Amino acid sequence: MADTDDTVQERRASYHHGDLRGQLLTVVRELVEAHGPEGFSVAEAARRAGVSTAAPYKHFKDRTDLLNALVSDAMDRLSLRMSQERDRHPPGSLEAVAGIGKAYIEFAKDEPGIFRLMFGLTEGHEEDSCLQEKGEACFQIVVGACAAYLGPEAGELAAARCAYMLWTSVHGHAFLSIDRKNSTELKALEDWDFLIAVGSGILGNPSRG
Amino acid sequence: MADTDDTVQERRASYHHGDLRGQLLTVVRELVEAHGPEGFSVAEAARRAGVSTAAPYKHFKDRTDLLNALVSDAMDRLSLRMSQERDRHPPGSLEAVAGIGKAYIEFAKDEPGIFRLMFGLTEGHEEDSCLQEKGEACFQIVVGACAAYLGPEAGELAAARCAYMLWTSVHGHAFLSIDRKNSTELKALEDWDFLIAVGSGILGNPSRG
DNA sequence: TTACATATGTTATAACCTCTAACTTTATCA
DNA sequence: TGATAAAGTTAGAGGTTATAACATATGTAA
Repeated sequence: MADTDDTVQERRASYHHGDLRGQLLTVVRELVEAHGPEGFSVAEAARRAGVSTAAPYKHFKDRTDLLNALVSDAMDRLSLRMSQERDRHPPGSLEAVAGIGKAYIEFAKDEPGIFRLMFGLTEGHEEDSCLQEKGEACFQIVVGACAAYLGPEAGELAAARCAYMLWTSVHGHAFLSIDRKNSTELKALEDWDFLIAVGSGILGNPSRG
Repeated sequence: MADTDDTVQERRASYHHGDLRGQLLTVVRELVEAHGPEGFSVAEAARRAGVSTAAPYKHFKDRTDLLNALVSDAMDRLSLRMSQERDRHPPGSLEAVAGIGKAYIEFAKDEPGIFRLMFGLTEGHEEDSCLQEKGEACFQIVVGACAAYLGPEAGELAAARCAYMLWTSVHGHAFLSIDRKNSTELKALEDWDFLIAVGSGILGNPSRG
């Protein structure tokens, strides 16, 4: 009965933790979702993991380093979900493109705290080239789907431009959704309708601009 | 020669400051732009304004209250710029709509720190209904321009839906621009081209979805 | 004009945070 | 087995938010 606590605490008969790094990431993820990207402290994460407040610094250079590790992990999960949702539809279909957006939006809604961390704040992200690369990899998934939809005759640039417009659109929608800044009268516009509307709007006019 | 300091410091012959609230907002604005939304402290702002670290709390309930005041001010400036840019084009034109987006994007680029504060973090924004209202007012500018472009026969809902899609698109573009997460190969896609492409894509197909 | 109330400063301090230093325990492996 | 490195610990410096108690200026009312 001493294990119904908030988080893991008891499992520590030995001096060494076993997987403190992993558990810190888990705990921080919970904290970020519970209290937002700001309402989180390394000290509290350590406490929840059942170690001293200095212990995390054996595994992460500093607070930012810890958050970057969290974001890196999240990027992997996001790109996985994007690919999976794409593959649930016929290759080259509009639905495949929209599916990618659906995965993106669902991720944002499932883990708004992390999502904000990934794209909202950028302190320390800039210099971490690993994160830049992972973000780019996500984007390339969209480019690929656009290219497949438009066909080889459309050209690479057109695919990239369409992908960019779709990305910004979906990114904006995701952000505004979790910020609850989307106007009340727009509740009627469901995610999938949004995605199809934007997708056909943009992909239907690939050569404009 | 004692006045070439970072910020204002000397102008204080009297015990009272004169306009500490105003100067704090100015100083914080500088700090947010210089060090990002996180790299800012009430204490440092006070120091730069030449007062004790407790003084700001006579004017702002807490740190969040100060930031909210900053955001509120920024919302006003943003909506002013949006209206102004709209009015540089014929009423009901596609350019008028795109102009609003241009103002939005330029604001984001001019003041990325504040912009992130307005739309990136939301700690404490939720409960401040004043901010919600100002955000809604900005959105209504877009709705109005869309309605003017589409004409009265399109209906209110269509205008709102188009406005929402444009907003998300532009919002996403602005965010990705300042995050430098927009792929290198997309530098060719200039802001105005982006706006016109998205605008014609969406407004050209208002009834879809 | 004086006197009080209020607004706006001040110093001091509690409680918290990040991060480092120096020490201790455990694991690994030659 | 014994040295070395990895992963914990406590202690503490220095920074932060925010409050309490005190000080000074400002304005209004008698």
